[in-house]
Amino acid sequence: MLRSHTCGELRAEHVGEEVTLVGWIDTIRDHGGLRFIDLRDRYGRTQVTLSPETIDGAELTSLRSEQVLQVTGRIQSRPDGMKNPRLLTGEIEVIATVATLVGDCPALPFDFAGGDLVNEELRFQYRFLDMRRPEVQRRFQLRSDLQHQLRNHLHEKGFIDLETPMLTKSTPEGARDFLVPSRLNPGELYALPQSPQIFKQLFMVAGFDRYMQIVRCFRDEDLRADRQPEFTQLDLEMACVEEDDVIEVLEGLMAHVVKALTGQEVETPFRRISYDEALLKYSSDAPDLRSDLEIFEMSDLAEDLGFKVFSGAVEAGGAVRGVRVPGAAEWSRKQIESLEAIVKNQGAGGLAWMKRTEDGLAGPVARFCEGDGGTQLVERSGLQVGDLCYFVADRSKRVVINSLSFLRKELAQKLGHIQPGALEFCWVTEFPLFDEDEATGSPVPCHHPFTAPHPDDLDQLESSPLKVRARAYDLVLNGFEVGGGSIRIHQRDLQERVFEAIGLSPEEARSKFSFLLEALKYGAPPHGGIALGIDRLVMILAGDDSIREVIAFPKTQRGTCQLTGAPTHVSDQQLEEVGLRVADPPKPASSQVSGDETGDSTQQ
RNA sequence: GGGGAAGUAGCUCAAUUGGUUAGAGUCCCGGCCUGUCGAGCCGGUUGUUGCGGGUUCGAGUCCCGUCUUCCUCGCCA
Repeated sequence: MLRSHTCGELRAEHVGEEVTLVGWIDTIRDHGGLRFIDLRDRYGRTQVTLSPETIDGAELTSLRSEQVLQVTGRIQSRPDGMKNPRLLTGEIEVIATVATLVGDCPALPFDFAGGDLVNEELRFQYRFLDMRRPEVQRRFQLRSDLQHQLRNHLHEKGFIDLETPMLTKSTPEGARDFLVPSRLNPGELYALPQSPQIFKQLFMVAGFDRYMQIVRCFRDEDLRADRQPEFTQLDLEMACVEEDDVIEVLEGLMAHVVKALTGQEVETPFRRISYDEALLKYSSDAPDLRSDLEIFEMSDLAEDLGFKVFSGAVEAGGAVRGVRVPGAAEWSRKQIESLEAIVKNQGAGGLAWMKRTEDGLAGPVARFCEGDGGTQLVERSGLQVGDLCYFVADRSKRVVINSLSFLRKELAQKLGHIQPGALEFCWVTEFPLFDEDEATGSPVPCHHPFTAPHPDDLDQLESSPLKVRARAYDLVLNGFEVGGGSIRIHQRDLQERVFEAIGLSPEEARSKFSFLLEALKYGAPPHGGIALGIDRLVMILAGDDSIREVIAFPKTQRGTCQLTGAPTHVSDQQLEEVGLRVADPPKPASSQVSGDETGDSTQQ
């Protein structure tokens, strides 16, 4: 070993020992003759003292941050008053007798001490440097600990860890697939899995009645702060279960990992909220229960109020909804109206409001509240003296919901409802089995086509499919969907009915999912499961706003990797080997010319 | 595909209604300094203001285009 100890383990009890450390130079405090170096590694920081009395510093003239230094010396108790209580190793220092620069480093491309404030583009370009920072190391330690705890707990509960293919079959439903050409089968392509969904169902048929896997999934869709094209799921599936069984396992799992990682007790069972209630009260299918702000419906009052903006929206098939903000009547007009930008950003025309003071109602909406509608509005909103109400009206219900969702988030923040470290879990249940495809009007699976319909709604599967509820459940934490699952269909005939409802002919269904349909014939037990988004979970537990922070080498919003430059063009030979031709070959650099078929004059 | 924000020194930022030589902190380089821990003090270097065009006597600032990054709608079974 090139070191005897790490930079985080030396204490007063080691005084007198000779040790050798290897670490990065964190900071240097140069007093001319005497130099102090904080040597840093994954485990901590230790002060190394270079004194002319103990070491010949002639060869150590150009010490700089982030060089790798190997130091041998004796541990000494720091003189009184020189101890650093903020450092675990602050009682001692290493009096260096030998110091070797084992890894040089040029001036850094970004400010190491700048924290996460440094340009993300630059940090991810130099991610290997960025990840050296203690706050980044903590995130990945947390990530590792989480995965360890998840596996351990599930292992104890009898789950078996099984793997599924990465090169698999494209299924046109759901997200866009990432495709991989097959050299041995020219013109044919694999797809990377969007999830191991069907495979884990086959495990159930195979009798592995409790399966789990921490697995990478791929979806070729646009990116967001909480969405990357490749992401990690904790996937699990159980046979012979109903909703409550899966939910109970997950609640135990969450309580266990949160306790193990943060020491916090999580109260179980989690609240269950129906999809409809979530969308109305919290304006989101992933309610953030850290705030108790609630949205209320008032479309029915619009006509009575006589406010054209409201009634017009409702008549056009939209909605008017409001939210009461306790104690906000004292906000300045400017402050109140500053939030309008948030809803406008979601497509709303504006943000109406009304406040109630000792003198009565005031604000733009107040003058429409003199009649019966106004009385009802005040009653329904619960508007008290000192409160404010915001209203959003739009001809599109979706715009209203999206606007209020963002508004609620901002208000919760502004009112101080969002406490650091708070973890509020809930289940969202009773999802519809299908959504309506906006283009065609036909039903598309809300979750995926293997989700079991609610038994009470089975008779409506053909007659009014959009009314059928699913046996699906989402796990929500602090306003993020961190997991989603369902009880699956385990009878072949029901599976075929669902395929038919989404417009898949028996032939199509067979060509796409023959292996599943086949398996369901051969003794499939009832089963269900869930998948958790590991990246999102870690992000929330780490207190971050983006999953990029907890992914070692994330992609930019355009799906590129700042570090490697992926994706790239490949050689014609590589393409030929896999039997592919690029339809629109790369244009020569710095050429504005559109595809010029003569190809001769593209130089100019 | 749509909406929004940002891009000025290696880094983080500033620069009045368009105005003269684009500044500060930090990093870096040099000097001083034996008890610091964000060490201190003194001095110094650093710019195609993302790129291309335009308006103007004059553009970091205004206009058009474009690139990059971020947020977001759609999309994400």
